[in-house]
Amino acid sequence: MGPMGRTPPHPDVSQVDLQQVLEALVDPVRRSIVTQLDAAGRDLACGTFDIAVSKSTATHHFKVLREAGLIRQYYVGTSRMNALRRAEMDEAFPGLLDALTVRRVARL
Amino acid sequence: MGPMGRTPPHPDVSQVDLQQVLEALVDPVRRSIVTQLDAAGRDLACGTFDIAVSKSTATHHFKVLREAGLIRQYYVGTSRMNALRRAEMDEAFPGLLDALTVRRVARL
DNA sequence: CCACAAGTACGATGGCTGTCAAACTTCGAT
DNA sequence: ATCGAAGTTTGACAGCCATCGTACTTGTGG
Repeated sequence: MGPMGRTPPHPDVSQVDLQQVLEALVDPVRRSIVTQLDAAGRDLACGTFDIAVSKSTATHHFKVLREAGLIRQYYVGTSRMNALRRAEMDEAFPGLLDALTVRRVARL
Repeated sequence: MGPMGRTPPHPDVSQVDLQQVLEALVDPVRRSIVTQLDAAGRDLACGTFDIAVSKSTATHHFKVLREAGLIRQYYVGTSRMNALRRAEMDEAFPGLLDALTVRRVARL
């Protein structure tokens, strides 16, 4: 197979609808992933997130986020990096991530 | 029983968290109800909404919205009126309803 | 009083989905 | 060439929830 064998498919933001984005963000674990990415301000490997689920479950959550157009994934060695597609999401769904990324009060 | 026997309980916005609001708004039928209320700009009876579910299912959806603090319900005769709690929601979750109520204009 | 209209309450059900363990793959380092 | 680290894949399972029909309640108008 070619060198792109491990690069997963990413949807164009225009192919994603609000329903799919909301279904992705309604899960607390996934919303936490997005929040951590946003707070970090840089790409993060799957294993570096603070989430209380098994690895296989984490894989599932990252997949849902990727298919909803919220993150972009790419490999660096054995690590899978995750990038928040902030600008694209902001353009497609203005204000949504702003309203959901908990810049909110001290604690939720 | 007293005259308030048919008045359902309404939570204070401070008692509702983002998770509950999102769970309410992730359902297309419920989001449509909120959108229709927002577009109408006035209170609407349950039966006047354009939703493709049975009456009992509709009752369920209105209950979820009410318990999430999104709408206020009161009786007028046999009709149950629904009011969008826009201002309170905007204060508790700034930008959220703006991002979800499909005012979605064709941006170029 | 009676019939109807508007909702509510109550199961029952079917599908979806978040969860995990186990086995596997891929890459880097020893 | 081997071992471990990092994720993926698969299959199974449990709990939730949107849905419906039926029966019931409440108010209004004739």
